[in-house]
Amino acid sequence: MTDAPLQTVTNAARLLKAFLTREESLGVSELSRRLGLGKSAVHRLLTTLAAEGLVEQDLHTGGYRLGLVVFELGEAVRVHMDLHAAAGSVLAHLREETGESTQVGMLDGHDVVYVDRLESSHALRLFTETGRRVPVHCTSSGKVLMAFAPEPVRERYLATATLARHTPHTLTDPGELRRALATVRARGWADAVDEREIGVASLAAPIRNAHGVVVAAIGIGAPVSRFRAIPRKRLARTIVEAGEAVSRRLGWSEEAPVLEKES
Amino acid sequence: MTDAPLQTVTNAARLLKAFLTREESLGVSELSRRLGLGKSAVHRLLTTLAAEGLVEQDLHTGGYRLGLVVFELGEAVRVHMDLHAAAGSVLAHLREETGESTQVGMLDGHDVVYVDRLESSHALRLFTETGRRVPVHCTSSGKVLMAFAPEPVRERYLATATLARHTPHTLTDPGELRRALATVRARGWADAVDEREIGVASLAAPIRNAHGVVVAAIGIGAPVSRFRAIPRKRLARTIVEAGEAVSRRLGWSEEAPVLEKES
DNA sequence: CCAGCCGTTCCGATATACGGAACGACGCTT
DNA sequence: AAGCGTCGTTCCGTATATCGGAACGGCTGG
Repeated sequence: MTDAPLQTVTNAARLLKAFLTREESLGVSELSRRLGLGKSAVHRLLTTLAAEGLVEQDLHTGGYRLGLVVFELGEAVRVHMDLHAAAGSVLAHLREETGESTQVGMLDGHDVVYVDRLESSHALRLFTETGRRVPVHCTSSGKVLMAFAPEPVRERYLATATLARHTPHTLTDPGELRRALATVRARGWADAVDEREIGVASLAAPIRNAHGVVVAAIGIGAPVSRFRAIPRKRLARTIVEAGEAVSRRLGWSEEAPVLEKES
Repeated sequence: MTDAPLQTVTNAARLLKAFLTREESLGVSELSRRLGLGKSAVHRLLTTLAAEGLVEQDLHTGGYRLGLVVFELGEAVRVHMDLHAAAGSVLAHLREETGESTQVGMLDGHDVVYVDRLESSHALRLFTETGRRVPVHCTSSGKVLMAFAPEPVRERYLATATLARHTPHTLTDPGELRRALATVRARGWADAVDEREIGVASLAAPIRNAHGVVVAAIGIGAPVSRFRAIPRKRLARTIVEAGEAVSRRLGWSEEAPVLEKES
């Protein structure tokens, strides 16, 4: 890590990430501008990646897009998320019980990545998408994941993250967020109302692996209007139980928790 | 393309592909051996990719595994497969009608990649997985995709592919396969019985995009025992119709086919 | 307690990847 | 119709980034 990273590989990685904007296809010149690299460099990167199947060229427009190998790799990751198997039926049950969109998210840096979801059957519903990335500090899943993260990770996050204000209700002060996370840790669940987007509410609880470590969060998202109609305590209980159900499937037994030293 | 590919990026790509074996995590030394690179080079590749989130280190074992960013990228690819949206309900309908496992596959080089699937409800069923790769020459989906591929692609495939024998029924002679593909092209569907694995049968039909180009194949897979019980012609008709249904959703209108010149 | 493996770090020689400029093709405007 | 802008692609020389080999400390199992 003290080593200087490989420049070319870093460029290739950033190039791939440029496609996370979900644009259909990107051209050489466009990428050259976004990455601040010469056109020839980008072109060489693209042809190299194309030879490996990571990108492919649109024969009509000349632009490039992500290749099937990337899709394959993504599926390979999904397989190792035992979550995908463990959470499936629990998500369905939770959606049935609450009628709202349900998601499972994992922590990655300063963001939450949704790795599984089921949408509400209501016409007015939260639109989520697997593979989507949302901030930690203004989502219930994010708060859960950060609340139960190892202390050094949490402190490092609080020290370095930019707590962007999305609404007047967003927590933007590190100290305030630290206290909120302590509350989450104590009561075992988190909520977020109007914090990321006005009119959107969510509630989440932790999922633990066989070692008792919190590896993901399960939660629901709903319009604030419907959210208010449900007794908060009761809803929280439902979701915490859903999280425990998934945890049990991952091999965690509540009775004999494995003590983790936070070094 | 006449350019020499970027060595480091090629190495990085091959490194990522090493994880396609679906092993939980791989170590530096192991990868060094498989890729034929120095340990230090592999280590630098890994730390670089880790900094970008494409891989992550297992803190317990020290090994590395694919990171969440790869999952994100994979999901970004899925979005642009309009197939995923177009084929969903058709797949469900097809499974309901036939009771068997159904899949949608796309061509990538000498392989077929399954991008969508629904499993049979029978206890004895074909196990498929999205992101899986199977050979072209011994699968019904593969034959469909290659039969309708542009002629130069097909001829290049027949000239360069190694038609590995999986069973006594596998077509391993290029000339024989060429004739089989001509038949597929003429009648509009393909089957494969005992060709990849004894006891497994499949039948597939093409899916066309708005330009009339065959971009994917839809099909079913079943144990030969059940397969025999269904009248072949009738089953083929069902699947061809399913393919046409997906094609229509992709914007293809049968009445006004766009003529493609095969340069 | 030692032997062998692991992941990590350092270093010097050389191959390599970068930016800049030029090319042919395409599409839009004038 | 002609011209201008942009596209993706190719070529080239130089600066430097990348590779393999060797050495290190930690861990595990014999």
